[in-house]
Amino acid sequence: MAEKGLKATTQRIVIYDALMSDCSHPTAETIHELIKISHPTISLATVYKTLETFVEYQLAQKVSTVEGTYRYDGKTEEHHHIVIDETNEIIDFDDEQIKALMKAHLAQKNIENLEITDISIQIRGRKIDANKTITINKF
Amino acid sequence: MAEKGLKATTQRIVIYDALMSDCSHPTAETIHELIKISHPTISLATVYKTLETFVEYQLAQKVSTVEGTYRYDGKTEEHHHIVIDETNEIIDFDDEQIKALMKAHLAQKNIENLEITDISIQIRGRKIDANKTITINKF
DNA sequence: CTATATGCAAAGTTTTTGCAATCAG
DNA sequence: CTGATTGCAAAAACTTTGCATATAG
Repeated sequence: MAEKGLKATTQRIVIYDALMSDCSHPTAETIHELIKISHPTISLATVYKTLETFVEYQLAQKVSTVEGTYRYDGKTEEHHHIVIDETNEIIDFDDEQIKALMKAHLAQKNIENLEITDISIQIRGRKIDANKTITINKF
Repeated sequence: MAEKGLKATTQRIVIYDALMSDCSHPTAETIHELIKISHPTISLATVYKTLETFVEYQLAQKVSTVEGTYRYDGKTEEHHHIVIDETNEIIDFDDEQIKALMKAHLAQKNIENLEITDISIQIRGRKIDANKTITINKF
């Protein structure tokens, strides 16, 4: 579990589980709400601290959106995000090819003095049918 | 100037000019600092309100980064951002081809129920030589 | 045991709001 | 004139911190 040199405290396990099972890229506040039912004594400060610890130890990622709050993502594998315009809902978008495609494209651009560490794609869009979910079909 | 149905107040003009002449994607606070010298009476609240108005009227864009604050961008044309790891400095990256490239790629993915409204690429990286600037050479 | 992590409450930041006064059209 | 905009100060929202207590290894 959290054996990356991190003490496996109840709080960390609970927060980790909550983060992993919530695909909606929750905020610290949201996670606190989620776990409050089963663990009412875990403080919001601990949630903040713990999430930052996870980011530091690469157990989670911080996602930035054009809202005012930090969001966290339990997926550490390479993936991108689709953000829905009206709701700011975030949907994961796995695509291993994008990065290579972009790197190849950028290589042609000769950008001087920059070593690229990460490329991320944010797709914004709206649901055509607001009631249906968005499905990404691999093939 | 701000003839999009917006009253051209001194405050708006000053804030607009500050935003356009600052390529560093300033925060509201930064803009307030910038204009304080010449217009000490413009309040921070007005800067916040005005920038939001600009976004609403598409005279500016909000940029999201993994910092805690909003940043604004005076460029409304299509462009992408390079964020420098250590400093969170933001550099504009014009590239008209990326969007088409991505759209073509995404079209193959048949994503159901999504109408894409915007695609933006964020490149993270570090400066190879911290003292030199990053240059993007077109050819 | 001991160093690390937690909980609390307090403080720090950043952003928004209500409202009277002001100003552009 | 009149409705939109501003400035102020107060509030809200979000995040961090210090320190005493608790706990995993």
